[in-house]
Order: sequence, then C-alpha cells, then structure tokens
Amino acid sequence: MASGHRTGPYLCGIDAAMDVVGGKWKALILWELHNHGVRRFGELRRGLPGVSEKVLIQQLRELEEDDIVHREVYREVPPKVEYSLTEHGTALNAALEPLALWGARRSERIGAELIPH
Amino acid sequence: MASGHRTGPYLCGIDAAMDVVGGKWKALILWELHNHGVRRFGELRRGLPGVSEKVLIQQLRELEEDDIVHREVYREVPPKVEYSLTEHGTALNAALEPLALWGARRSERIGAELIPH
DNA sequence: TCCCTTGCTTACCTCAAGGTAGGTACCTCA
DNA sequence: TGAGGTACCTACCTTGAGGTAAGCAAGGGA
Repeated sequence: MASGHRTGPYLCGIDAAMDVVGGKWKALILWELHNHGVRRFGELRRGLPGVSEKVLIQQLRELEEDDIVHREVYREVPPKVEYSLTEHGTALNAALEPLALWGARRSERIGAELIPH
Repeated sequence: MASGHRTGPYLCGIDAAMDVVGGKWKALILWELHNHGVRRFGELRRGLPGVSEKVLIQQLRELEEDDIVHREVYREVPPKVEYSLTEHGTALNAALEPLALWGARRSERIGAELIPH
C-alpha cells in the first residue's frame, strides 16, 4: 500500500492511464526525460520550475514502481542518480503526444502563455 | 474567476491539456459522450458510478466553459438537458484515444480489473 | 575547521477538489 | 393528497495531494 494508486476497478483505459500519469508533475517529468534522454535529479528539478524536492522524488518513485522510469544510482560522493524512460515510459510518452499537440493548439487558440522548452 | 483553472503560464502542451481534462471525472465524461453521442444528465450520472451530482454538474459546467461540451436545455417539465461534445471536444477525445489504448493495454498487462463499457 | 555539494528523508501544514446531505421548482400519475 | 421524477443549488465537511522547511551522510576544497 501507500503506492499512490486508486482502489477498485478502472472504468476505461483513460481511467487507468490517468492513474499512472495523473500526478501534478508526472506528465512533465516524462516530457523532460523524453526531450533529454537521461537526466540527473537536480537537472530534473531545475527543469521543472516550481516543483519541490519532496514531491519530485515522490512522483519519480511512483513512476519507477509503475515501470515508467528507470533509476540508476552511481555510488559516488556527492551522490549521482540518473533517471530515464523505460520501454513502457517511452510508449506512454508517445501516447501522450496527440494530447500535447491538442493542448498546444488550444493554448494558442485561447492566447494562453506557453513557456517554450 | 472561480472558473477552476490554473494561474500562470503552461509549461508545455500536456500541461495545458491536463488543465482542461484533469478533473477526476472529465475524461470519463468525454468517453461517455463519445460513446453515446448525446446524453441526458441522469444518463451521465448513471453511466459514471460513484460520481456525485454536485461534482458532475461542476465538471460539466467547466467543460462547457472550455467549449468542450455543449449543453442543450429543453424547457419542459420535468426538465430535460442534453449534453454532447463540441467540435473541440471531439478533437480532444481523439487526442485521448492513444492514451486510452495505452491504459487498456497496461491494465491488461498488470491484471487490473477493467469494467467493460 | 567549516562549508559546500547531491540526493534524499522526515515532520508538519495548507488548501482546494471532491463528497454528503439537504432543499427547490414544476408537473404527472395514482 | 402525496409520492415521484428531473435537473439542479447550497452549505458544510473531509481528505489527501502537494508545499515548506529542516536535517542527514559522506567526502572535497578553502
């Protein structure tokens, strides 16, 4: 338990997908890893303005549990940890791309600010 | 204000899309409307086991504000209100389909229960 | 000797999304 | 007369996701 997941059956595929990618920063983490391939913890933190360390770690752990991201620890001092997408993570990201496109077009349509990456 | 939206710029397209479809039941509402074309309020309620009337109305209003669903009121007694997808709602739903597929495959992979529709 | 670095952990707190429970108007049917 | 159905509204409360701030290990550099 305490794995941050819903209880009970899913109502449909979107329901199940949202259970994985629904955290406030998770989709952005995927995006960041997709764009850079491999990222250290601190790099991710700096790449996601506004996220706190606690929450970032929390969501990374949950994504790791769900086999979406891979965590590679280098036993050095100071410590070095690298995060990357797994096979499933890559597939998830691909599945998110049409949604990202729709979102980008929408923010353009309504004139919302959209920070370029 | 009080329109249930984030403040500040979006970090990317997914961020913007999640702001629209991120409510607990919103994606399921879209799914339901996509599958049935047009649904009355009570039909939606019965189709989304567990949702409360208050929250369902809330999310429908927000989706209406965002031009995702259309609300048609028939001035009869007893009242009759029909909800359907707008053009943008249809596009959003199409953008969600790869994600739905991924979610369905994932719940199959991990052996999660998935209620058939 | 002290501070700096990185990648965490822990305790505590806030706030808003969501849930619960009641009420409303209006008409129909029994 | 009154129960039932529809599509809401309103006040209140709970819960948990997320935010804040502090501490820690272990070595390197000044």
